[in-house]
Amino acid sequence: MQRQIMPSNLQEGAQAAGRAASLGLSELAALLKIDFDGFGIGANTSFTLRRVQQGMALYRAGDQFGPIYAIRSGTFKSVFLDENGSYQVLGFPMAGEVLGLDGIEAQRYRTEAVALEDSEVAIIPFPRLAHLGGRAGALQQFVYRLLSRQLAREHMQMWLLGSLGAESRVAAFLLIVGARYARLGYSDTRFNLRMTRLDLGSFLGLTQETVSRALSRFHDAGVIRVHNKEVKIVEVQELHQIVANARHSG
Amino acid sequence: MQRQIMPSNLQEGAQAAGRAASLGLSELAALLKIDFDGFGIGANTSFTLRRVQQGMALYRAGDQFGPIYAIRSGTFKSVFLDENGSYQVLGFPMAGEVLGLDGIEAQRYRTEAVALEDSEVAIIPFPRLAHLGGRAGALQQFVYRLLSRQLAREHMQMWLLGSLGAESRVAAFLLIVGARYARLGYSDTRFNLRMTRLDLGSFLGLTQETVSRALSRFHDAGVIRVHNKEVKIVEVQELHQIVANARHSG
DNA sequence: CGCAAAGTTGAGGGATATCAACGAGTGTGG
DNA sequence: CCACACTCGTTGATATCCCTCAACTTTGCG
Repeated sequence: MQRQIMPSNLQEGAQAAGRAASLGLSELAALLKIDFDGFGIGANTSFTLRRVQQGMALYRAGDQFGPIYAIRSGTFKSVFLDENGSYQVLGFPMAGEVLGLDGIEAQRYRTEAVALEDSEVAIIPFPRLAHLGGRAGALQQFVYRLLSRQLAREHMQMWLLGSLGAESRVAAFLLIVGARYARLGYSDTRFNLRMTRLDLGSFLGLTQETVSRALSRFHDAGVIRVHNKEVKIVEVQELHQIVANARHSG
Repeated sequence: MQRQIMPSNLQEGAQAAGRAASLGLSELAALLKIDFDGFGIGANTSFTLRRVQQGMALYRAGDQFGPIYAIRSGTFKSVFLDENGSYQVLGFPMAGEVLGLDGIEAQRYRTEAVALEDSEVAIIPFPRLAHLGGRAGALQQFVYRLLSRQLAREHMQMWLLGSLGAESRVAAFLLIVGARYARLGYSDTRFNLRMTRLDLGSFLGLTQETVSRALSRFHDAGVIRVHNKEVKIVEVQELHQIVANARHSG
């Protein structure tokens, strides 16, 4: 039985009276180790600091997207939570790194960030920042989404590599490819794997032999039909079942 | 037996004289499935198309960063190449996805994109686009770098999960954590692992027992000293050696 | 046709998950 | 201060998964 982490009440952060709990733009740039050629607009911008106690979540999966956070001190863990309750740690961000970027695209955080020790973050009001460009802003937003979307994709991929067994990986891959073809208006059950088994193995963290065997077994079990790169999914439900039979930490 | 779609020999593409080989902004937005609230500036912007033959690389690891590419049709593989010659497929981008985003931060592409079939991409002149914001542009650049940097980090992580054995993963993790502490001005050989073995296992795609055993073995071999979360690296070189003894596709 | 690359299949063993028991550390309440 | 419960970490025995090596077949291409 998993216990929920207590919601941080955050009163104490506010009570650090005299000390300005904020950070200038140039300090932020230094923290993130990004040099700032043309300062221009935001040189006098400052960012509010927020304390996060050990074990507290900065944001949770599914929360409405708001700011992004630059870690000033401390350590976090970034966790991807599937709706089925699967759990995958994506990283352990530390001072100088940024949290919350994966939320841009869907306007919801897709992961959860939990402090592993008492920590401090600078709040970067991303939505406001992204609109600064005025008319060009829409274009900028465009690119932000592309980047954020890419991040989300790679999180899925890490989950696949981190918590599934060989057959589950292959099954998940087939379903994912089908979904991608569907988005493009093609069949999601009959398509062509354009890559070699070797490349597929590299992608899935398996050898080509293991990939081949998994496909053969699915074929023999009647779940799919496969001939070379041509694949037809016969029992979608069965594939989902195979994915659900994950190895560990499902 | 299903026949591959014939490779268009592309003569006809080039010779389609009157047809402009370019794409408008709204078409691009539709392709990428991003809606575009405020059009403003770029409504009349258009993007040049480029054909890529099967087996050809759109860009290579180490190339000077230039444009990013939106895939109009076809399939690619995105490959991470380590200087040691290690090879890790990061994904198989298809129509509607974007290539080259990981090059923003370092101003060099860190991966290689190879066409798996004859394909067509729209060239998005990212550097020009990023500067559009004028004075706000510097701030935008800032955020682009954050996102791109995050992508690069996750690529490393996928390489780690995809091509290393259990002990190599743990060894690589220790070296990475050391390097991160070093960037912050702390010792890179003596530090505190703030996460539990379970979280570390989830991150590395291993069970907590396997993580524990790997650490114990390093300890017994005199490579590190470990007591609970406290770690001291004794033989850095030895750890590098263990990482080099990867499992497959090293 | 002949060669090279890709894919399949089998045998065998090593690496890692699983199951189980125990020890150590930590916080809580009596 | 101690008993207790709980989480975390370690270690061992065993089972299983998947990698390795090898032979062979199929496909693609000049």
